[in-house]
Amino acid sequence: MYEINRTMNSKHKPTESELEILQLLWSLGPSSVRAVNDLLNTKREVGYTTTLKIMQIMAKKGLVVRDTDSRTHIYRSAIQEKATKQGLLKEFISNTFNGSAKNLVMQALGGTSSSQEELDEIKALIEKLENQKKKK
Amino acid sequence: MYEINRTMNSKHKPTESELEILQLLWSLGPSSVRAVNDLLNTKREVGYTTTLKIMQIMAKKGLVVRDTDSRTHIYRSAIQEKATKQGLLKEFISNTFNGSAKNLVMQALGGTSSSQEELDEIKALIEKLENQKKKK
DNA sequence: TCTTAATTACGAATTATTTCGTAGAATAAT
DNA sequence: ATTATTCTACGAAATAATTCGTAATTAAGA
Repeated sequence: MYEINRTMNSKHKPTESELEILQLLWSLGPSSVRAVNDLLNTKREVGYTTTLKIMQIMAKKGLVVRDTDSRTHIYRSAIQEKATKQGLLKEFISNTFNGSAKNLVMQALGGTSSSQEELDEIKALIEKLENQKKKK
Repeated sequence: MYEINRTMNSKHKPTESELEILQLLWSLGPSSVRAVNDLLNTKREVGYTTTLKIMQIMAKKGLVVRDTDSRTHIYRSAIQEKATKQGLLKEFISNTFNGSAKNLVMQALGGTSSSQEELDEIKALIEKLENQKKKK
């Protein structure tokens, strides 16, 4: 049996707890509530039924989909990691940095210490973007 | 008369509404509730007493400080724009990008369109960071 | 089999945030 | 001087998010 994906309009922005669970599902792949809860508990204490409840809510919202064939239901993310993060990022930039991605990037680079390798990756991306601009 | 700044431990992270108001105070400077509410209402509808209440709560939390000399109280931010944004950014990176500033930056650059001038600014900052590294 | 453990469903308490109405005081307008 | 407007204070409703307890069911273990 399969429970279907309801309307996943971008209307349903994940809450903090939901995002925490999504991150785990993205890295673990399809998982039981037990597996998610165990992993959560390596970071902070959360009751099993709390995690269960949140995942049930997420299913209703369409953030996850679950396989109910066996007694132990298996959940997986129903939304794309990259697109979701992009959406959250856009909102964050809008709320916190006046909509300016540049300001965010400057603050992020200035405020945290990145390795030379990371800086190189970023430089490479910038070059790529510049080349795209030229072509246009 | 002056109301004093209580403990502004970083314990009090501003909520979304509070951040919205802080942004206005940072750009307007010290302002009355009326001024803040008027500006808020150019974006979305908010009742006057709603804004008042939130600003009163912010004062209690120590996010703003107010001058109550005249009947119309004047509020100003009690926390630094840059440090506050840095804190929010750090938390966001931790929640959404696994703590990796690089991932955030890559996503921000890739997902939004920056002008050549903006890219130049970012490149300049990276260079500066690289020079600092060399000196060390 | 029979007892124990694990799981889902679900209601409800708790906590946080936002929103607004009303009262009372101060000021401004007529 | 009287009325109307503007402001603060404050309680409380509305909404959202989190947390947990309990009951019912299924599966596993003795």
